[in-house]
Amino acid sequence: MLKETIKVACSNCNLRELCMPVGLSDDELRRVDELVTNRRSVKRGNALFHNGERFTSLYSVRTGFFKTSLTTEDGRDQVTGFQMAGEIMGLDGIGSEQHTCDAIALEDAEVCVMPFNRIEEIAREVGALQKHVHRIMSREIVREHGVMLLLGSMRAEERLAAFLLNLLQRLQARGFSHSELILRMTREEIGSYLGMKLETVSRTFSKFADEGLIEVRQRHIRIHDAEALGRVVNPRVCH
Amino acid sequence: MLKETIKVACSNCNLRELCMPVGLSDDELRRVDELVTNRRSVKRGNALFHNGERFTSLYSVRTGFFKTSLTTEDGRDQVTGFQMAGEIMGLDGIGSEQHTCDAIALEDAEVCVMPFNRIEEIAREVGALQKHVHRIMSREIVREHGVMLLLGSMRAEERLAAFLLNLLQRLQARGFSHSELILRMTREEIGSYLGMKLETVSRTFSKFADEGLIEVRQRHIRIHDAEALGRVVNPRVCH
DNA sequence: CGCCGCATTGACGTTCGTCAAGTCTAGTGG
DNA sequence: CCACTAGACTTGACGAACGTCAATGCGGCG
Repeated sequence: MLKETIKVACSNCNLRELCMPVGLSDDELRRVDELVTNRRSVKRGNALFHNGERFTSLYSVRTGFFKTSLTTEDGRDQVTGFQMAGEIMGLDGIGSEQHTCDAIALEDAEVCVMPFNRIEEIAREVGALQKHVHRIMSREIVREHGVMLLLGSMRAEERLAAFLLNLLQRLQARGFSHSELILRMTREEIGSYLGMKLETVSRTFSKFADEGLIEVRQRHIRIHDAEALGRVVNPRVCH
Repeated sequence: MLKETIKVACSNCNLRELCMPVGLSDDELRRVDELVTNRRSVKRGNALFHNGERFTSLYSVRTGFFKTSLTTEDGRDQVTGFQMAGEIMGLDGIGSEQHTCDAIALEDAEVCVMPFNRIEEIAREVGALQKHVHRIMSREIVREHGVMLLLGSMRAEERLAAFLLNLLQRLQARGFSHSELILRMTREEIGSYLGMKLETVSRTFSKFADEGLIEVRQRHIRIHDAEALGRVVNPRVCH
């Protein structure tokens, strides 16, 4: 819950391409720099925000890794996403002025705090920012359509393969390895996201390992055959 | 594909509370009236837009009923939502300037066409519209979180009960009966949305009917015990 | 070094998908 | 107006996929 008050500038942030619009004039850039009021660190296991809390800001992940999840009154639990550097959290809170999920740090993390009324104010002046906000929200909708497809029509192996390839691709875009990754979440959290039980997640990892597609050592995953994983997701490629 | 060019005014549309911001000044109202350029009719079975088509506009349902669905290259199919009067379609297209799903009319329908560049333009001047656009997109994200919860953690009966109650509630908000509804979609489409096969949908309907919760005659559904349906979704209520 | 949470694996049961047969209904054309 | 048809729906029998329960292994952290 500690709030650090470091003055920050998006204009020379190395994550800029990930969370900011591109092609701004100097003047616009100066305006957009006012977006981030401060940063905030969140220790592993702690919440950036909770379901029900008043919504004030969007957050951009600077370092670390988050999950967002819903918990219903009757104890059901659903992970709705995993967020890494440059990704935005809090969009769900805009509609009702309350957060509707929990955002939990899966490792020590730091986020940029962007008060939403300030975003709206600047977006009214800087068209590129307005477009950017719309784009981010729309893409979140499209991402969730993809998750619905996954949950609604894929079998366990397909789900896990799609999940691994998606993670890999996002890590790759951030300059990490094409073939290796470290899972920041438990089997149970993966299972919750993918609509399967942790045992099924574990078994499916083992199956992929037996088939030589990947190598699993706890949370350390090495991808040996991404192509074949792709074929697991989308079997059509048999010609 | 016929485009009717009726000049329309949101300011005296009876669906206004559903798709427009409230509390506008006369001047703002005049600006917002320019949002809808025209209306368009879509015959049952036809598409309002297709996946891959260039995105230009958002659409608000005036009459009729739609489904939106994804189709993957390998023939998988996922219904991502059903839309009725006052609900907005096309949000998924903003991010990539292309539609990413198909919108199909399930009965003869009419929509209001709102060119998105015009929305953005007016939103820069009318704060209430800007907020409204944000709210609509955020709520769509929250809705999809709910679907993820449903697909990820509920069993067939729970899914169908939740689906019926959700439909009922939306119809109720539009002045229809508390206890009766006509499904505009097939069992297969319901199944696709809920991640189950049409036979399971049918069986589950029959089960609810056997238990006296509902009465099913083809697509005509009468709800006898909405409370009990609620308890199917959320069994915790056993005290 | 020991403990605890996480992960793996096996045996078994349930839920739901698959396949198939048969019914109902709305729409069409004679 | 009625017979016919195609598509939608229902129902049953069976099997596969995945969940459940339980035992055990492993590694990281204090």
